[in-house]
Formats: sequence, C-alpha cells, structure tokens
Amino acid sequence: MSRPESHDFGAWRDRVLQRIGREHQRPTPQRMLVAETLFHHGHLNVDELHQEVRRIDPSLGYATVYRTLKLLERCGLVHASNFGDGTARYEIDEGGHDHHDHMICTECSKIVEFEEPAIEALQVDVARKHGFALTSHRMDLFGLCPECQASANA
Amino acid sequence: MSRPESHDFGAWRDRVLQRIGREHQRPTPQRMLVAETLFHHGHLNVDELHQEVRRIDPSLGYATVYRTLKLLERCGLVHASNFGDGTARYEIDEGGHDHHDHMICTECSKIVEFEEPAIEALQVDVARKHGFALTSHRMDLFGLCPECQASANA
DNA sequence: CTAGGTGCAAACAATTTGCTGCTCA
DNA sequence: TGAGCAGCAAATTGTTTGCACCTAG
Repeated sequence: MSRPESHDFGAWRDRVLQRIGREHQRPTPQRMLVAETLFHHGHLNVDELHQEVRRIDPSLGYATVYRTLKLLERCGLVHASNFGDGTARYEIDEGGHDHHDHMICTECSKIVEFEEPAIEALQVDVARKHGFALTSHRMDLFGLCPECQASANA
Repeated sequence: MSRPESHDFGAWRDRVLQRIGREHQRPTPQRMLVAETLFHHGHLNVDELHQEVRRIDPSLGYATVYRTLKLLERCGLVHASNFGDGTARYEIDEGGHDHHDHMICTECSKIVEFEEPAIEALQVDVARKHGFALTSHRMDLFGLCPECQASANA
C-alpha cells in the first residue's frame, strides 16, 4: 500500500461503480480488480499492473487490462502519464481538482508528487502572454532523490 | 523556413561537422541532409522528417533517418521530445544554454517555444524542498492558440 | 584494403483489435 | 436471449537491428 491515508478507498470504489454504470458498462470483477489495484499502487504501467492483478486473478488477460484502463480513462477515473521509459503509466483521478506534478529520480525511478500553486499561476501568465487559452499542462522534474545522492557520495 | 533569423545555419553546420568527426563518424550527405532539414523545420517526428528529406533525396531510407537522429543525439546536437501524439519529435540543440519549454495547441498542434526564468527558479526551489538535486525538467502547456480560439468563436 | 554507411526487410515492443464463446440481467 | 465481456491471438504502429552491398580514405 503505497498510497497516503488521505485517499479514501471506499469513495473511489463508489465513483468507479457510478461512472462505469453511467457509460452503460458493467463493473465486472476484472474491471474492479484493475481499478482497485491501481488505487493501491499508483504510477504503474500496464505490464506491472497486469502482474499485480494476476496475483489475485491469474487468468486475467493483458487485453483486459488495456481495455479497462481505456474505459477508466474515458470515464475520467484515471489518466496516463509518460515518464520517459517508453511505457504509459497510469494514476487515478479522484474527484475535485487534485492536479499534481511529478519529480522523478533518474537513478531509482522513484516518483514524488507535488503541487506548486505559484508555478501554476505563472504558467497561466505565460500562456496569456502568448494568447493561449490554457487547458492543461504537464511538468516533470528529473534529478537525484536524497537517498540516491547519499549513495552517490559514498 | 520556420526558424527565426537569430539561428545561424552556418554555425550549426560547423558544429555538426565537428561533433560527428569527434565521434570518428563521417558527415555523409545523408546525415548532413537530415541535420540541415531538422534545422530548418523544428519539432518534426521521424516520419515527417523522412518525407521532408525525401523531397531532396528520394532514396534516403527510414532507418538512416533513425540512425542519424540517434547519432546526432549522442553528439549532443539534437534531442527528442514527446508531445503526446505517440511519436518522438526532434529539435536541434544549439550551443549554450538554450533550454526552452513548449506550448502546444490542442486543436492545430502548433508548437510555440518559450522561456520563463521565474518558473525555472521555482522548480529548483520545489526540488530542494523535497531534497532532490535537479538535473533537468520538462514542461508542456496545452491549450488553444489565438487562431483556434478565434475560429472556435466563429 | 577496410572501417564505416546505406537501404531493405525482418525483428521488436507497446498497444489495439477481431473473434469466439460466455454470462448475467 | 442478447448486449456487453473476457481471453486469446493476430494485427498495427513506432522504433531498432541484421545483413549484403557500397564507398571513401
């Protein structure tokens, strides 16, 4: 369980059930398993998610993971990111404006989420300066995490 | 020619020749054509670059474009970016610290480059706050360019 | 000569899709 | 009973690589 306490599993489950129903689709055991597994382990790519899910349902296929993620994405329940390793990594969207950006350790691939309102404000300014109507953004910071800096100095 | 006057084609050519030589590789006509074409049209993906290059040398193969880009990348002459369309897009690295970020129109795919030192400074702050030693970053802003906003309102 | 290059086609890896049988409302 | 699903395998797409021939010091 790599997810902070602040996230509410029950609420997430309810949202998934509700949104999937709204699309006239069914919350099958496979789909719920994929959604719940992603809730508990953020930033997984399809392969990792598939492996994780198989620990509970070994017959669950690769295509089902892909199709479920696309469905969840359509429902606004998850979104994909790219951190430069050539695979799409998914994380859940909870209600409200929970946007955050990422800091990635180039050594151990650890991913830290953060928010910085001051930067967001400046982004809007820059966009306006160029006449753009901003709808979204992506910001990734790459560097060495504290642990990897320590072992680099050893 | 979609590149501002401030960029010096001759200097670029010289840098390419020099760096390729330094790697004990040869500045073949194909390689120079790829490099020069990329200079004149930034943000091309391999397919677009290949098509562009073929207008001058129709026999130039796909693999050569890929291999040349990898060579140029190794030489620090170009770098790849990903703007979410599933293909790698390349742009040239000129000397000095010419880092910039991108603003992408989600309607017409226009790409505008910009620099914002205030944001860069804040990024360093945020990183430090989390104990990260920052080495690089990527920031893309998505929205509607002025032209597409106008046609949306029409 | 011979190291390095080129183009083609085959190989790869991530992702998508066609199909056939299944299941639950 | 039939619309939506699952799993498998085949198909696509972006990218890389093996190979046979070629070319410039």
